[in-house]
Amino acid sequence: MQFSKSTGNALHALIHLAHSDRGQHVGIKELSSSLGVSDSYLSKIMSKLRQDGIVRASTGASGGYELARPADRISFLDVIQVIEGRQQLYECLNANAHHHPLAEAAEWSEEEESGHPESKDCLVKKVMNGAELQMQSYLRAHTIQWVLDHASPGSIRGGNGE
Amino acid sequence: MQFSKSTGNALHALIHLAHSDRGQHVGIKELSSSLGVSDSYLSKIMSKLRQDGIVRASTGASGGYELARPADRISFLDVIQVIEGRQQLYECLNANAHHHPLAEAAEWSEEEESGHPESKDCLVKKVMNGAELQMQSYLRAHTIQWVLDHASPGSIRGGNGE
DNA sequence: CCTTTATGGATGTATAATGTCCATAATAAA
DNA sequence: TTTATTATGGACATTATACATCCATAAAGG
Ligand code: SF4
Ligand code: SF4
Repeated sequence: MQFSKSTGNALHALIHLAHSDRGQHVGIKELSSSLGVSDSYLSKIMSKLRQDGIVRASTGASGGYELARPADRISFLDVIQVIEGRQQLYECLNANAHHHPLAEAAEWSEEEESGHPESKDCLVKKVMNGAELQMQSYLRAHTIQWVLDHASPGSIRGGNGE
Repeated sequence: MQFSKSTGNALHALIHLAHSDRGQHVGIKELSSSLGVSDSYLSKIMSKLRQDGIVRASTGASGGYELARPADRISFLDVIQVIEGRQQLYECLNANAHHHPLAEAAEWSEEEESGHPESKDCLVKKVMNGAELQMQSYLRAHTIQWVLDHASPGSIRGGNGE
């Protein structure tokens, strides 16, 4: 289980965009050469980011990409979910639903009896999903802007001084 | 990015083992039929768990598997790391190391100058690894025994009453 | 000795990740 | 309007993992 390389590239591309963010459009070639990947590959990633409203794209001469909203409202979680998808990290197959009786929580059959007990009370799921939520809350709290804010001042070349 | 099914099966198998844990050995056939998977498949998983010291195995008649240590000292994290491996969730390729200058932390070149700045100060890594640590600390805090403790009492059939 | 049981190598299949190519459409600039 | 520029999305090829099975072997108990 690992994050895909595409996720890393998406993050790096967005940091680059946020960097030169004064309403300017950045072309795919500048982005891809900056990241050291091919433009055909990166364009797929950018296209996904556009479909999910993270960036805007414009065609034609002097076109390119820009952030669709301020960098402090683009969290790492947003980006990761676009690339990795939104399924849960842990999903049990129904084929697996020969589950241990032990896996059901203590308070049971008193409150609900119409649904699958699996989906709400399973303790295995509770732990695995709880772990995922921990990670997500951390990722939600860190934005693209956070990276810019904590970066070495010497590295910030553009600023706003033309 | 998802946990593999093998991870889920490993967890379920261990819960089953912990369930009938009075020093008895549980055969692969009982385990696999309980989980609804083939024995040849599950045996690979059990073998990994044995190599990492999570379970013990004994061959021969009336052989099988047992937990190698009490269930309260087998955390979800232990199990996951055996099956998924111990690499970090996020790793940047060196090919990618055309990294943004922005990605390096503010306090820099004052304390260290001998290593790759990437490996210690990169802010992208800091966020991604921080997120992983959040998840891991949660998984480390939840053990197989925790599941047994919080399960419905009615579901616990064996107990110790023969 | 013979049955039971786990082990690990070899192998095959399915699915997902990665990466490229090209035809097309949209747009700005000349 | 024409042309150069740029993103788009489908099709495709290529790995890399995950999933799954089979079989020969070894170890242990009866
Ligand atoms: S015990 Fe929980 S995780 Fe396992 S199959 Fe049942 S519902 Fe899914
Ligand atoms: S900026 Fe950080 S994550 Fe990106 S390539 Fe450099 S070290 Fe790796």
